[in-house]
Amino acid sequence: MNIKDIAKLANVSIATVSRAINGTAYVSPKTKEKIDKIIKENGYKPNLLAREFVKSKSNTIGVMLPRIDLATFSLAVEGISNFFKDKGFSIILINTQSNLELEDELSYFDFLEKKRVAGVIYFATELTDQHIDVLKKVKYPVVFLGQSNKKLNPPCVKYDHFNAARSVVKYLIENGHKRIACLSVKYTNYEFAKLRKEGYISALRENNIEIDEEIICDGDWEMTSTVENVNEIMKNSKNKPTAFFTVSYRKAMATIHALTEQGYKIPEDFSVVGVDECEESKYYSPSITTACFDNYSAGKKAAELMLNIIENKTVEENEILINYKLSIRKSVAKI
Amino acid sequence: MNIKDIAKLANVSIATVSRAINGTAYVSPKTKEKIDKIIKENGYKPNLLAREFVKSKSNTIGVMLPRIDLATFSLAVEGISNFFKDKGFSIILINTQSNLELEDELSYFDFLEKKRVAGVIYFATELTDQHIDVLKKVKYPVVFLGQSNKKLNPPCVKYDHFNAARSVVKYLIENGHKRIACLSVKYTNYEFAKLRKEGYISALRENNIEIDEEIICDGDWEMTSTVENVNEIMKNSKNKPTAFFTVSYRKAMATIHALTEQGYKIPEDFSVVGVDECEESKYYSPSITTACFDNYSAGKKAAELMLNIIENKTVEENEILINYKLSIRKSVAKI
DNA sequence: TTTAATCAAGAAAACGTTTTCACTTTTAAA
DNA sequence: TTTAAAAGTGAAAACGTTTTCTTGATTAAA
Repeated sequence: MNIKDIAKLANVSIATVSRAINGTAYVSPKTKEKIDKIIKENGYKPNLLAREFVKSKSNTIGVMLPRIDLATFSLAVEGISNFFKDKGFSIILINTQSNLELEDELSYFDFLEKKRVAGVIYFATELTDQHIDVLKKVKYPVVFLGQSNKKLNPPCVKYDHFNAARSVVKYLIENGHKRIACLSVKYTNYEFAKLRKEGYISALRENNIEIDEEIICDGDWEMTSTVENVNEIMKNSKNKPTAFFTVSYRKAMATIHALTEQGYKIPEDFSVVGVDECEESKYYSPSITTACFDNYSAGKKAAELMLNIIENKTVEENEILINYKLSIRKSVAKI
Repeated sequence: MNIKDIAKLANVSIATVSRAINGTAYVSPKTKEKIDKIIKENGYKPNLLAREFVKSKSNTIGVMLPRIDLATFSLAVEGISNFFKDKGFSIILINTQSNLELEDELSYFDFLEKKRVAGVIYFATELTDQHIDVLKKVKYPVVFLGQSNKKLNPPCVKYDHFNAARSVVKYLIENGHKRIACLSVKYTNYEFAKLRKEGYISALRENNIEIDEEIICDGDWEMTSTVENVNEIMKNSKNKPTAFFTVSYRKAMATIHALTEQGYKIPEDFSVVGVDECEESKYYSPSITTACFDNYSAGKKAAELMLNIIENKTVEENEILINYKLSIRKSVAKI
């Protein structure tokens, strides 16, 4: 059952059927009605593959991210997909799984081009020069989510990592803490972690607090290793911290977990804060004080930006900054 | 730049170029080499839209679920997308957002048919008769994930909700608990919750423990309301529970949170268990004892099943059961 | 009225592939 | 050597739409 069959049944040309379906040109009400009826009766479903082919665009948005099973990413995807829901776009999900070979990740950009996607929302993590080369040549618009890139200067939605971290560390300081450990991450291409750590350092500097490598640990993103990192700091530091700043919500949880396992009470014995959050960090015990981002609306804004670009609207602002919000909860005590 | 241009440059017919690209028929090594070179030099990218159109199939798998921002779903998607990664399929994500009007959800099935997807992995939640009518008529294979359906008897990957719940409640009983509250969910079409609650009831019955509605609450899935539910039980029940069984990992967290807020210590004052888990429940304080499922491999198995069906291999087992694993952690105390 | 604009509809081209059919050349078997 | 099979290639059809170019009919303006 295709458009030809419908045309035959309705005694009109396929052009008319097409126009009736798409409303792209004048079709008399009578004819339209007749066609609609026949379409309904026969359960005709236009072949989107054919339509996309002839129009040479797929009304598909590629969403590329390292993995979907972390709240930061899945919330953003939720925002993206909800935005596009009633706009006639569908989203194709590309899970690059950060640990993949570089070449593999790059080949996805090719793949998406072959698919003639309308655009790609890219949750970049480690951007190499090769990435940049490929991204320069790509035929579809790319909206960066999470971080920007100076060489590329792409349209992007980025987070105010620096000030988020700075503010939550300042909050610790306001509560009397001077000895603040830092659980960060060793990947320096990862703007996420780098800027957050810089925020921590800045807050200490502003308050004339010594930066002590003894209580700073650059690990990885995982909770298991974070637990180990915390234990090491607790074991090895001569001068123990009174508070822990962590670079992510998962690290914050792992830190509280590690300390609780050792028999400490949070926040009575140690204060712990993080950056970013997930729903679970609100319902942790204790609930976790954090400088958080609205990942859902970050995704939504990236989607909006994408649509504006696709539709060639003048894009007033090419770069959208997501502000942090300091969520004061119960993992910090005055000292 | 299309296949015609390449053919011209290589002085061969487009048919030969096509065959060289796809390896679908004999092409002399010499010609192939020449064509490959020209393709590379000109950065030619075959138009997948055209290819999919002419073959009338899209090598796309639809993944339909209520929302992506819950670990249960996002882990499954991770499993699905990792499985298909090197199989030449891409996945299109449909977020039905459970609260959507029914009609909207059903229209997605239509949409996916128009898109000529190779198949759909469907994380069903509330299956109405209308759903079943639509699913009967659909032109692509559907693999159910999470729950099956008796009227449809589709290929599916389902969880052993009943025994998971039963075993974790039995574990409470073995630890001396007799007065066990139940935090469940009121949606009876939702096999997830219904079977888990039945597991709870069965465990109590087997041990001749009275089922007391006073400490059973059918709420919704949200953490906020769960906190309220716990508070109500604590306030209204004459005979207080010593332990809480909850129907999900989020409810377990919310329960511990609520009780801790009231000044109780877990597990010293109350024991709490759940069904299913996310990474965070391992690193909660205390870490949460639960009967959990491997959602990642559930997704992967659904994807495998899908591929088997698509490739018309004989499918030995149409129905795959995901077993629970009792993860004993620290949220339960002997009494 | 005449004229121009608008409405309505059809014929046919175009989109970029894959695939069928046909044909020639090469290779292997008899 | 003859014959059959396999290797290698091209021409052209096919896929199901949208869209361009027509043409004719109707309506509105002059």
